[in-house]
Amino acid sequence: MSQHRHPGAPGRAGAVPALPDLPEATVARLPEYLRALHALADAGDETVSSEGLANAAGVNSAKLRKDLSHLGSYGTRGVGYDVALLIDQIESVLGLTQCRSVALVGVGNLGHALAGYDGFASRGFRIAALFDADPVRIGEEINGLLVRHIDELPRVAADELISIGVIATPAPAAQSVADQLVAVGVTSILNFAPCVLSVPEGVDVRKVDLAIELQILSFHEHRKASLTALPATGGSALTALPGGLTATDTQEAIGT
Amino acid sequence: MSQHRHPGAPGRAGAVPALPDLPEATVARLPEYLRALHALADAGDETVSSEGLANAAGVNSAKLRKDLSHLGSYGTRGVGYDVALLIDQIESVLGLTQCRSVALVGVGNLGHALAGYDGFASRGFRIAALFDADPVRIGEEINGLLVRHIDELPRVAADELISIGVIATPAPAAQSVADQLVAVGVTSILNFAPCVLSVPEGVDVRKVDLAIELQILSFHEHRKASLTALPATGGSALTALPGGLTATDTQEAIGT
DNA sequence: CGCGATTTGTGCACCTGTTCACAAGCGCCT
DNA sequence: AGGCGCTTGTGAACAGGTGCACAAATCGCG
Repeated sequence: MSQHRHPGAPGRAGAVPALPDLPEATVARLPEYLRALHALADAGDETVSSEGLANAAGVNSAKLRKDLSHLGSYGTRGVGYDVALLIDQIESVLGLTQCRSVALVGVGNLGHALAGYDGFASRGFRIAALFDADPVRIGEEINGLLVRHIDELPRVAADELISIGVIATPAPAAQSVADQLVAVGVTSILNFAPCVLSVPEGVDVRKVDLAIELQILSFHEHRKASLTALPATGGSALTALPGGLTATDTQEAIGT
Repeated sequence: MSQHRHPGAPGRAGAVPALPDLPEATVARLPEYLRALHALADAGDETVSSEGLANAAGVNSAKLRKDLSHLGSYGTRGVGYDVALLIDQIESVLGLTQCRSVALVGVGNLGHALAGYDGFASRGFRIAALFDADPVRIGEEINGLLVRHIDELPRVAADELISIGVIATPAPAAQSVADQLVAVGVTSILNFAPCVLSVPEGVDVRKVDLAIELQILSFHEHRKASLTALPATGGSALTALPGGLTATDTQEAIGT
């Protein structure tokens, strides 16, 4: 295509690289590249080839190059990508240059673990506040953070800008919590409750459902089991036996 | 198409419905349908239209119909789908008719929460064993389950068939754990560690990375902020005012 | 018994994303 | 300086998934 950087693009200041609306699939992979790049930087590498980075991130090298090309990235032919520069680029595109505040609602089993998860802080996210509806949990302190009642959400949100809301409540409470988050201006929600949230346009919801992941794996187990069962019993027409075990193609299914 | 149920399909016992290798995207949605169906069943509904089920599952009705048609499902034109029958069909396809055993490795922050998560049991998964490498944690009992040392994995695996391995260790330990799981015959892994696992062909890996989800949301926040900033002020970049809320089109991005 | 309302199943066109293959660009070595 | 090997960036074919729109099928009712 040809939408690179319109030389006279409609007046944007030089700093911000003009968000050329990346493909969603690319956006989903950028964090993985970022993680791999940090690992390379820690190892002392200054440049990396698309092949090398692709391996570290678990993707195809052509895909990686296309992804990076989408954000107008600057690699050097014959050499590769500058690790530090690429880290800056990706962090800038992902909006990680500022530390984003997260409000976590629901301090039950899972929420408790999330509150204590250090992977958030290390990636530039700060848990700004914890909420719950259960009076028993109010006042509890987790990882140096006080658990507040959900009704205090508006007051806390007024104090500091909340970038992202995380819902870790039981399913029946999730929709109500989502509504309250939206009401105080949150436009990005990460939902761990096993239910569908309905939110107004302009609000992004990502869902993580642990049981669903297991069920998808269960399907593949089931399929593999019946595939290996058939050739044994001397099956006929269908399923031309692919030789041995290395049969099918579904190797590493990272993803979704 | 026409791959419905080959009447004289190769000698499989009548029970198993012959796995017509569904599209991966369909498989990923089936658990969501299943959850919605259970909710409907609990509410006493006996039939449901594609429109109704699609709403409950948060998808397009045409997509839902196509998904269900892939598994040769029996709806009734003019009426809808039989809820109970559909539940059976989907559970059968997903291989949920048998209770699957899960081995959970890594009883840290997150692993502890997973061990106590009741959403697994309620969907037909049984946590069969807990493992860790930290001597301090060995012997601890969580939710009625003993934490064993990872070296005991082979012995436990010999005792009972493990369908799925869940890795909730720190990243540096994950690859080694994956290798050990594969060594005892596990062919499906759910990985919570923020790293890429390399596994032999035939082993399925699904990855859940909480920080990545936040980073994807961060991107959308960033994009929304710069979009609302541009029309409003001609001026400098960051710190958007909320201004118009109903902005863009990326509504519900249930993802991946 | 036949008709109309309703809902499924699906052919088809579109679109997003993936992969291949190769030209263009860069640095290094001679 | 010039050529050579390496790596990026990308055009183009391909694959997979989505959504529309409609024919086919079924039920209920007059």
